[in-house]
Amino acid sequence: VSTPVTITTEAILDTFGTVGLRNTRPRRLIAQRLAELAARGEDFATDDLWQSLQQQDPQLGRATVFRAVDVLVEHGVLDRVTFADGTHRYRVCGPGAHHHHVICNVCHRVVEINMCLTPELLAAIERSTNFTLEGHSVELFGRCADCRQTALSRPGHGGN
Amino acid sequence: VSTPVTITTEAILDTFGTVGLRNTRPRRLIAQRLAELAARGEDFATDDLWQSLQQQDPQLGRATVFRAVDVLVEHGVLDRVTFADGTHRYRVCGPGAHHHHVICNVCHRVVEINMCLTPELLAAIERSTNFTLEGHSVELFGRCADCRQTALSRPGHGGN
DNA sequence: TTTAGTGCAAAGGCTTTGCACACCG
DNA sequence: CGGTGTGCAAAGCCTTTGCACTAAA
Repeated sequence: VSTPVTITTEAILDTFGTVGLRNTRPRRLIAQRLAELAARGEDFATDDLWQSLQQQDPQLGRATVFRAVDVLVEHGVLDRVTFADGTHRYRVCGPGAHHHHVICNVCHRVVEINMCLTPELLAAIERSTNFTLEGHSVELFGRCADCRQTALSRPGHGGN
Repeated sequence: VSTPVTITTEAILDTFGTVGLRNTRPRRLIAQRLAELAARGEDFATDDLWQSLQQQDPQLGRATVFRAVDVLVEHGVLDRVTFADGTHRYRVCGPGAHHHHVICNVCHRVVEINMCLTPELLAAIERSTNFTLEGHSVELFGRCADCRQTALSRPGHGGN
């Protein structure tokens, strides 16, 4: 459950092609299903994805799905979203743009945001740590409007 | 390998006490080892911690170590650090203060930084997403001074 | 004495691997 | 055809669970 993303089956297949991977039946099935999940804004665990695809083609191998997901994460089609409890799921991510996630601790809804660390802050961090920064991830945890009522809690890693 | 943190064995044991947990031999062993790791700035995988402690006391159960680590993470003595490849390790974290991590993609060195998202930014995110934020994690990936030379690369989740 | 804590070994979830066969280009 | 891609089933890794026993308070 999260923000919908528009992407076509073909765009995903193209990604495979661009990387030099063949256009095969399993990859077509996967691309198609991912496009659907993207439209509905749903995230998924790789194994779940496999299980659901298997109903469509009982032959489909689990490893094939894991391998495809890896490729797509590697090439920015999918995001790995890590929840406050340390578990992770994947979601089709918005077009190219760099973004981060706001995650509901109760219902696990994921919302993409474009806000980001400022270049100045990053530069300051590079200076003070003597690192060359290559990337970063920011996950914000909280409660979505729908889950605001709910009582239990257990925030993520940070305080603030 | 990371920034050293000063904490005593006793302080860790106190944490157990404060939470209403007993002062037992296994917990003493664990606390002592963690204080050492903290001083040396080393992070660890729970299972590794168990293996090393087991040499000291072959009786020590794996589950005991996992349970202790959970408690300490829960109470802010340990941080779970997630690397760019999705794996995670733990480290003793600095005193109380909210902080984030800069992680070397090559050698996995971890440096704590105090810089953080600004309250204004957080407020803006709450407004735009209609979430109530409860916490967040920020991991910055890059290359430390020592690893700057090295050629290979594969940044984390974000671009920027 | 009472109940939390522990060790053990088994089970669990998720993911990867190895290999013979299938099939894309 | 040639080599990538695949299905399958087994193994791996890390972690949790269940339970009888041990030891704190």
